[in-house]
Amino acid sequence: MARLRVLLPLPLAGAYDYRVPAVWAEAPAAGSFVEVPLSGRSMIGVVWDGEADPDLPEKKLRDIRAVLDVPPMTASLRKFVDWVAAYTLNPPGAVLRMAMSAPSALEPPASKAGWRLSAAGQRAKRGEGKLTETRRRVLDAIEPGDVQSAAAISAEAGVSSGVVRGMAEAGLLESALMPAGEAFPAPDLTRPGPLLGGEQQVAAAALRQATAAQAFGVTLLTGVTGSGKTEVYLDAVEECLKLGRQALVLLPEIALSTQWLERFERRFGVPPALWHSELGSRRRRDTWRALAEGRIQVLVGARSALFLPYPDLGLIVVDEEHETAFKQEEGVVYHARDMAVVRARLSQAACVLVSATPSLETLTNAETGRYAALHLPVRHGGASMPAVSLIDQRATPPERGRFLSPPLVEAVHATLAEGQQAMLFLNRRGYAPLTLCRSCGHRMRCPNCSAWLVEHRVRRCLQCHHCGHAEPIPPHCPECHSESSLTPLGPGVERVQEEAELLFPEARRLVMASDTIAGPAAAAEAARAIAAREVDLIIGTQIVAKGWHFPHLTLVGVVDADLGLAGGDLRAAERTVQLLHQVAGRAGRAEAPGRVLLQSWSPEHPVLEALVAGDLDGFMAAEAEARRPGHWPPFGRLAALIVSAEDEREADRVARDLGLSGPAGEGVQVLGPAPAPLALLRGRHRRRLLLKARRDIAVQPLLREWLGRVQIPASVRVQVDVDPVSFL
DNA sequence: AGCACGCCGACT
DNA sequence: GTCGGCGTGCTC
Repeated sequence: MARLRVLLPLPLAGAYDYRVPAVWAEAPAAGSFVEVPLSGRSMIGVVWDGEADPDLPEKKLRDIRAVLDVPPMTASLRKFVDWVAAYTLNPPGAVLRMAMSAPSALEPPASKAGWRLSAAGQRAKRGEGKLTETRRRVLDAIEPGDVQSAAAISAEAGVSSGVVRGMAEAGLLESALMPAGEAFPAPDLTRPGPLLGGEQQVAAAALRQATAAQAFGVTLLTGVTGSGKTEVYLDAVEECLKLGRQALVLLPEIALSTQWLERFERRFGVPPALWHSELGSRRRRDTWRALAEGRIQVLVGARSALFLPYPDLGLIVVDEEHETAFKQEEGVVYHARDMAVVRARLSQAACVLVSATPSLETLTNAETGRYAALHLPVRHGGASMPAVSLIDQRATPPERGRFLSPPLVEAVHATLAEGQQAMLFLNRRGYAPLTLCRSCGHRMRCPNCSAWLVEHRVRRCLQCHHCGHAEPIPPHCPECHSESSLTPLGPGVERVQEEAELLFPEARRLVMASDTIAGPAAAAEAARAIAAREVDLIIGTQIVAKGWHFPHLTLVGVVDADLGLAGGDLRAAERTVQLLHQVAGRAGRAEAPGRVLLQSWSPEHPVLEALVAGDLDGFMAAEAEARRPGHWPPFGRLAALIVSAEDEREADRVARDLGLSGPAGEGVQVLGPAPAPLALLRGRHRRRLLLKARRDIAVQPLLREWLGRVQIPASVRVQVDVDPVSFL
């Protein structure tokens, strides 16, 4: 009796064994999607690799119910699922769930009613018998075997719907089910690409060659903002499609990428297939299915697109590879940039990591020769990089209760007077990050998290940016009941906008934050309005740093360049350099040169000095030397354990037990437990432990043994984060 | 993830 | 006396 392993999309320890029904001629192949019984219900799983357990008692085994009519999961995707599960210490079924993220796509294609030629209709089409002119036009419009809706037939033949109905009654057309699923138009590979500059040509040729090799390899493509990296890697996409393999481009924030999509469409004549979490269920299903069936050649997506069923993936591009948005922080915790490299290796594909400000991890891999490196040193079309200078707020402080210093105000005035656009950047949403009572010192804080409530004046509420808790702004202090004693402290973009309204009343202002630019439509409209010069002053949070092309923007003012440097985060400096450099890169992307002003209270900070000097390479080299001796990433490995429980004492107890039984030895160290920076999050008390190991030591076996040694009650969750990027 | 079993509060 | 809350455990 044949037994097979079937992996189910559930967080079970491993695959379950099922019996192939005796009447089946052959066992389904590995990768087949199958329907199996599980505790009284039906589930869809995938026939997995490996041998079934011969010792499992026969009476536990149940029969596979059916094999689904879907292309089987490829061996490379199965290996990828297993690899990610092992690396992140998650059950393989939890990872498989990400690869089956369009449940309805696995069901038989939903169909709707349409019409096709009957046998009589086919005879008539060949010219047998007499026909009216309109009926002939209908027969000319459909080929034998085609199934089309009545509306489509009448539109194509240019006849009324009555004609179609009449032909059906006459037996020339018969009803049939129409295959569902929209067509995904194929990119036009004959279009000439844009003219590339000398260095672009060299880089494009190298990427084409790497893609054409049809073998695994990683290339880092760097270049200043505006140097035309996108055009270069789109050449590699074209090469990949010409080979008949699929290409995947990962973007950190697909909802804000309308300008990128327009570029793609200019290049290939059609929009790419899209994949992201906000995709509707219909579109999701059609995309998954079309991809599995090889009807999609190029797809642009967020990190979850790594788990889609590409029949033969030949190229993965990770654009803005330094972005922390590639790190999935919930459920299966993984870094899409790193997993893209793995997926490429398992698919014999080329991988291209792209950034103007690459992460230290990637830079180090390029330096040691693990990755090839290509660099575009100049801005495309002769534009120059903006000049960056500092405003020492100790010397020229803003007025009391204000946040824009006189030199910055002056610069904005001058820019607006010249009819150019300016931008004020502050990486903080809302009006004020803290609300304080002037009489008793009470601070408004979130009831579920250890965080201050942020005032959102537009929405007239106090809001927690970690759990979504919101409450109206109280009329008096909840502690001492003083009337109107609550004072907003510190600036958010809304407050900068208020100040700008006073200072530059004539300027047309646009606030760009994740709550004002919510989706692709809003992003597209903002980009349009800015390009059409309907906006003079942009006030934005970090979303303005993301790949926009604002040709008329010549001044960027960073309201608080020190923000993000405080706190003990390993990557605080690296991230600040990247963010501010990206924001600076929005300025001066066309003829007019740009300039950037950084307001700071500590202008001697190395991060700010590096930005002024334009010496990111030097800064990153220094950062590397700071991390190397302590074996901090990328010169060592980290894994974080986040212990959380509703009951604080339970969280403490488990964290302490973990701390006492942690792995020890040469090159291995356990730090903690310590309260997590957000010690209370969504009503759960959190403690952190950090495992640090030398680079040549794999952390997974250590973690598995460690977690196996400690009794963890069900009320306590231990989240494992291998290669953490955030320390919250 | 579901769905069962199982042990303590407000209803007919 | 039951209906039902969701804690814990199992599913090949």
